[in-house]
Amino acid sequence: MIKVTLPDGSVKEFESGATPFDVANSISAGLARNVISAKYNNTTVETTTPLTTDGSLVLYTWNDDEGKTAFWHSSAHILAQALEELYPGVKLTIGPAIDKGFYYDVDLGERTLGEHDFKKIEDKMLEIARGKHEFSMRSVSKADALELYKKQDNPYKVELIENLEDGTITFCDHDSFTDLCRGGHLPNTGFVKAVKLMSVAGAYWRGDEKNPQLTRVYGISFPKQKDLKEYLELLEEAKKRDHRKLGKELQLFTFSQKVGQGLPLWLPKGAALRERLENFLKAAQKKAGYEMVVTPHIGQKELYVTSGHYAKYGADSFQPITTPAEGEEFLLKPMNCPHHCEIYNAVQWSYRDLPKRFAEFGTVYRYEQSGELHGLTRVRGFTQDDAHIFCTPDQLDDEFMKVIDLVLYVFGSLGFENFTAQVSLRDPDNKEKYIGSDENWAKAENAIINAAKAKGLNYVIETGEAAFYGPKLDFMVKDALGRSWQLGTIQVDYNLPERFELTYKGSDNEEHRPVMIHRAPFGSMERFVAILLEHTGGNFPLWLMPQQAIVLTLSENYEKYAQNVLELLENHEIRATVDDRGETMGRKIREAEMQKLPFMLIIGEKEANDGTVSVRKHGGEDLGTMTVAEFAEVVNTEINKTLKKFEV
RNA sequence: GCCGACGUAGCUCAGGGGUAGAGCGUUUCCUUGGUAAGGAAGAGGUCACGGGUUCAAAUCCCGUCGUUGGCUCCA
Repeated sequence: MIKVTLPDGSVKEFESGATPFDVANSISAGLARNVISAKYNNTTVETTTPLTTDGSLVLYTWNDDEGKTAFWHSSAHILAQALEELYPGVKLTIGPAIDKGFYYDVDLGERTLGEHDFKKIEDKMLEIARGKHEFSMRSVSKADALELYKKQDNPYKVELIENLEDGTITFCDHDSFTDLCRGGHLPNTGFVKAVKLMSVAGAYWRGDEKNPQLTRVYGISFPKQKDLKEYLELLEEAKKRDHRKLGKELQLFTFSQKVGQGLPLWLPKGAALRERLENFLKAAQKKAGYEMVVTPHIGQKELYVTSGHYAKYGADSFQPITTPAEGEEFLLKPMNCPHHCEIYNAVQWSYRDLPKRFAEFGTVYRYEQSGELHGLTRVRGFTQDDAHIFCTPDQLDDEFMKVIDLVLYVFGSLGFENFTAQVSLRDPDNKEKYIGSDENWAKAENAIINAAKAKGLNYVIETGEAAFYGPKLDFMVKDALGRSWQLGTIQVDYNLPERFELTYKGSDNEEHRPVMIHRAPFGSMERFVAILLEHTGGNFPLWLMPQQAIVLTLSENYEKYAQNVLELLENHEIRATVDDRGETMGRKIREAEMQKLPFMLIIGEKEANDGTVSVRKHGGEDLGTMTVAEFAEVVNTEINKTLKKFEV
């Protein structure tokens, strides 16, 4: 008999050799039907793996991430089988589960694969799934494993196996298909009821561009047809909210081939939106003791040699601009911090002056590879809501927490309610990748963790994700569709103060090194606007809307009254325009709806006589008739719901 | 940068070796209106760009540029 401990702490006894499935069955028939995978003593096992020792068991269903992983990993096997059957001679490589689905990388030889082939492959997969073939693991010797794949002339699997230790190698079989596999599968293929191939892309073997290029087929699968339908609907919704589409429709920004790829052009409405965001942050920063600075768009190459950026990124950046006569070299600035360091250096500081907080909406230029450009989220020229805080080591904890406050204020005002923090530390086994002393790293890492704790942030620690010059705290927000985005970032830096020989005079009358904090709550204006667009679907918070209301006249008889109303609105600082074209009310409303204008103020004979407006909200809600002053109250109430004052 | 897909009117897209298409928008005229498209007429295209094949290319082929899904990278 063995003792199996379940997650709730209860212990059950089973015959040795009982499987996780048996355990599930002893709990309930429903669980037995739905159990997908399991972990025994923290090791992934199949639901059919006999348990022979005491241990603790966790059972997973589709509702667990681990269950989904097993589900999708198993689906990758089915995909591989389908590809093998449809395209004899394909060489299989790897096929893992990913965040949303799975992929399989195959070497198709001379063949190509396109979306028109998907239907055929999906049908084949479903046919295999319907066969309810059991997945079963078996151990093989290294020699046998190698022989199999050598016979198939598959250098990829051979390479994988050569890196494995004899005795640990397992194959997974289902139906007529066999694959090298570590394990973690569904009980049988029949669990997969819906399959959709999403895309096909090139991918290098082991992610190295020197290696042969493979064909990667992406897919997703579900236990119910309905789940697939919902997933596709979510994708549709995401498409509707795509910032590139909305940016065009709402006339916020554009790109021009002539200007150059990755270089966004802000149209008047987009520029107004962006300016409003900037002013919002400027006001909060002013309260928090920041001072604005301004620096040029280029800097001498020497500046970046000093900062260390040239050595690290110079070759992969826009190349230097040279002067015609002297041959001096200048770089488009990829960062604002070197400039800000020199601003710090312009004056001699006492510890009494610190912290200094220099802020700038600084436009920077980075050479992003052409394939990496994407709408406003990946561009070659963008504006960071940058600031650098220079403080004494003693002030670091406190300053860091103040920055967190500011970031949380920004998120709150813009409707990002779901977010987590990621603390990125250096990889202690790989210290040569980073610059700076152990002591400084320890101090900086502790400061970040302490601040995250003190502020009650929901955070995860990622080792090895730090910047080369210091650890950081990144904020990941979840948008309305549940997608995660990295937004604001706060980074501690002991390196640049060293390189730029920044100093302040301490109370001991000695020169000391300040610590630097880099921070950008938005990240960049471009990326932030893109994310905000997708989060809100273009229905920005009222305070941010480029235009908050439109006055719609029922006929030209009310043009004059419309102008009066507009003037009153302006007195109440409500951003509005008048639509007094000779169009029908139906059309005017439709167009205003499509422009996502929050309020429509309709005026006709009745309103003109009473000195009122009839208020329709975006989406159709009728708020009835009221005076402009009453309407201004409605607007202010709504704004105050989201836009609070920043309290220091 | 690499692999795949795409590039036709301002926008969304259909078509496809033999005179360039639709809807929306735009312009003009009519309509003076009550909560998501009033009616009519007109204008608008070197079918991304450059080569090639062909009697004939927007269509087929090659290249370039751009967009896009991935890969790689991301101070």
